[in-house]
Amino acid sequence: MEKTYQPASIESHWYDTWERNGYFAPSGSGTPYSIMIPPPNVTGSLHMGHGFQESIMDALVRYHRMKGHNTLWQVGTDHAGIATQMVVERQLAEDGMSRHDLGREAFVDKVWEWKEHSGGTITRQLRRLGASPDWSRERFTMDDGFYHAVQEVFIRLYRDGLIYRGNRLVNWDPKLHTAISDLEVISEEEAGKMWHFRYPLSDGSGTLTVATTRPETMLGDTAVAVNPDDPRYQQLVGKTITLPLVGREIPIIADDYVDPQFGTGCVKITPAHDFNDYELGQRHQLPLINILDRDAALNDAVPEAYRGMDRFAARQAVVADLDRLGLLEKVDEHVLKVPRGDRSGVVIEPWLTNQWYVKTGPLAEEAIAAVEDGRIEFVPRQWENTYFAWMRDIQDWCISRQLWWGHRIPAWYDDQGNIYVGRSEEEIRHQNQLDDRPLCQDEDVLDTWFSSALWTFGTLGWPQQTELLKIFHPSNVLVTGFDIIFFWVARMIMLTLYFMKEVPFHQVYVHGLVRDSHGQKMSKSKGNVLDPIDLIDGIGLEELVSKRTAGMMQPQLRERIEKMTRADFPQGLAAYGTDALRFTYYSLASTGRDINFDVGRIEGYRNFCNKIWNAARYVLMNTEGMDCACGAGQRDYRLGLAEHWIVSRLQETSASVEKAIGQYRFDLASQAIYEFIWNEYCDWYLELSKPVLYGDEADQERKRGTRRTLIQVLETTLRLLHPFMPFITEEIWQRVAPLADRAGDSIMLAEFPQCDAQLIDVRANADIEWLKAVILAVRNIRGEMNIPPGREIPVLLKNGSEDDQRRSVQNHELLIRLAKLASIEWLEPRQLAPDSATGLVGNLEILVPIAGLIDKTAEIARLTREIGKLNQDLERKRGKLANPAFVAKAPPAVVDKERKKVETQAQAVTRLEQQLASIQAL
RNA sequence: ACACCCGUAGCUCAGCUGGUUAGAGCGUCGCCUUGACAUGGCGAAGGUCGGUGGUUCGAGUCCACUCGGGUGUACCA
Repeated sequence: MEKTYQPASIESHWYDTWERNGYFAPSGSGTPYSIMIPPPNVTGSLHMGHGFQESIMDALVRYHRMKGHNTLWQVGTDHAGIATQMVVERQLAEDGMSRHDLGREAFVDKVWEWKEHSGGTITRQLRRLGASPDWSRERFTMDDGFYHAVQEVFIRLYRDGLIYRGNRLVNWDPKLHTAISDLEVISEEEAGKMWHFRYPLSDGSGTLTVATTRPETMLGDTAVAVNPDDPRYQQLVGKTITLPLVGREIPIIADDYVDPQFGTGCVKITPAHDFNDYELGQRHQLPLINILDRDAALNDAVPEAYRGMDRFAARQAVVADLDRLGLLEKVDEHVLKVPRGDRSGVVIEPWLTNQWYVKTGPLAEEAIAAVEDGRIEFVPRQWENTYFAWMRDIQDWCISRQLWWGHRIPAWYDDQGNIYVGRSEEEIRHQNQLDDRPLCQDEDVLDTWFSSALWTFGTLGWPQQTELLKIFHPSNVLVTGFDIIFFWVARMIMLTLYFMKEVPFHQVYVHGLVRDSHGQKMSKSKGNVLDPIDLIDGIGLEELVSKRTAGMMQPQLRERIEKMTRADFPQGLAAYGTDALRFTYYSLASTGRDINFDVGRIEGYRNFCNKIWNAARYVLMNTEGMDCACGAGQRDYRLGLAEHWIVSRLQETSASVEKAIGQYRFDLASQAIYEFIWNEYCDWYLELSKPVLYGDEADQERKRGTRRTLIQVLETTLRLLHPFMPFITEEIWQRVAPLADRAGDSIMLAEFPQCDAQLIDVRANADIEWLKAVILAVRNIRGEMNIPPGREIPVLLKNGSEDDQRRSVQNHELLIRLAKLASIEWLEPRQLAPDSATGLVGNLEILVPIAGLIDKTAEIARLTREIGKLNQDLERKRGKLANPAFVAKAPPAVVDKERKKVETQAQAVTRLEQQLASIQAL
């Protein structure tokens, strides 16, 4: 084996082996366990969030596979309507073409072509992460099977009255020329203005002042509204004003919607271009005047002067013209929420169109019940509140999109405006006994989330009642981020309940969002993104800088990003390897909502890999080609205390890991393994094995017992670690398993370690804790007194209990070797000790005679500090015990424990004070 | 405005149903190339757990209020 761990040289090799051998597919036996991957966007590439999420799923899947479950991890990608269409349109634009030049069919062919060539980036990257989904069953939300499922769902919902077509205001994206759902609109505060206009009353008796943030919409005003109880305006209700610039006479109406306190208490009403005004307009039967075209330029419904103007140009013009007429009262600075499309970034317009909607009310009811009664459980629980809040106030879902890439809506129209929904034109003609009147299919496609909502059952072959569907649906858990609870989770629950009559998954594990080490969201514009692949393979500073600043238009932004990157990563990124990256993810997967990714952590876990690697080297050096007494029926070996202890701790560790995984606490699971491997197996057990293996004291039986334990504990630990670090565990396991007499082609297929409670040895644990404490006490003195680690020193023991005596005898050799002692000698209780530095383990005094070794001042300082600490704590405890209420009300066991502690600590203080006095007397 | 989350060592975070002297990693300071590992070993320093009040024998942990940071939802033209 290499002296240091080299991730790059093992990872691809093992991945290929696993995939080639079909290890990722369900075994076909055992309790079913399934996870459906949240399908990543086909245009996407792996970001830190994906890395985190996929690592979690992979750990779960590998764990269950090793537990012998019939495990399916369903993989696939999402066709991502708008995103994909934009990518291909951008490519066309480079050749000076638009999709319209190509036409619908040719364009869609082009998208498919693009998907075949470039759509595989993210799945390749998933492999780099060591993800083990069943690639043979990979799906795409636009593949044939999915096409049928989506069609079927649409048709059935339509027939059941849960899908309808309606002419309403939608969120219109004037750049992408499509409607989008309210979830795809991001409203953020922006600086704007509030214009105050005077509207003249038609009877010439004066003016009303209205305020608006969007002056251009006044061209579409059809009323002015006031509050019915507002005394200022009561007498005006029923009168009309003459709309300036337009000349239209519009009514003054009264409606509770108007807040008399806000602004002037008069509101201009533009029902065709504002959601609130629309509703008010419905109540008062106001006409809708649509003044915008699909580009959000003004149409022919406005006076000629404004026709064809862009909405923002029109805004300027309207303001200027009103000003000229003396109707502009004032302009205030005003901060307002501006709605923008999450894809295009342009301001969204409420616009009147025909769209398809899902009637969500009845579906939501069921979906709420499923979570209320526990058929679906959110982890952590509090996300259920978010889910309920949205579900209980759900709006109908606009599912049509004016795109070319996506599932075309299976609806046809005849020339009389009749709508027919069905699988094909042929079917529709047949079913409706239509003559050969012309039919044309709806031009629109469905919201991508509509097809994603069918993911858990669509991927398993629905609408066919497949065997897989029976076995693997519902899936066990959905692993996802809270940002798509509404977009996806909720909709998936609604549609799956409706069509499958069962939940899509039993649990939803909601993980946090990966941010940078300062808690900032990673984004390209901030230039703080980390590419998981770069953390695996490493990247030079220059390349990192150019990657982060690529395509940056603003030079000042570019400069800032470059500066920040050079400061944060002066050496670029080292090649940490997949296992280290994954382990970092797990260590950060606590219950919080934000996961701040600090490169310092991954470096620590790369070192951890190296530690494992070198521990394995040590074990192999001492076991390969030797008798490890591992064969079946082998009895020719003997175990010592250290062996019982490490095996015992391994059982306890397995139990905590298992418990943590069950609670999705990957941070706790990873920490338990980390501590076991580093702080117990490496720091102590390997050291404890050396005196046995290298010394002359132990006989061959003991040596065999030690080798057996070294190799078996390592082998078991590798299996425990495998779901988290698939590569390094496989690489080492291949060499270790045969020595431990464990057969199998891959650690992936080996059994996950189970805690054997019978092997938990409380006495061995206590004995080793004692041994560690004594060694630590000596090391502490050595460290503080600057005694060179190599120098062997004599130790005197005094005032020990029977246990102390037994332990010191039984572990004599280990104490000598690990604490580097020259000798151990017991003093009689009354025997006068030579001047020494002192350590305490319980009541046992550990004395290192000074004899030229000890720095008097240092020892005084050390003792004083120690006494101070003990006294402070003693005081607290005595105070507690002096409180009659504590003694009376606290459980007796607690009181008793406290008493005992006070007793031993008081003695300890006395001892140390005596020591201090004698040192000071020197 | 409402809801939720977070606030623990210089930094990034644990601390499960309240009960040892509040832990880890990174960083810092000593010492050490001891035959698995300097991507290492040994030792040490570092925290009035955001604040106030309450419940309790006992609060980092439960409750109320408050300050600071964040997210989501609803928004008034």
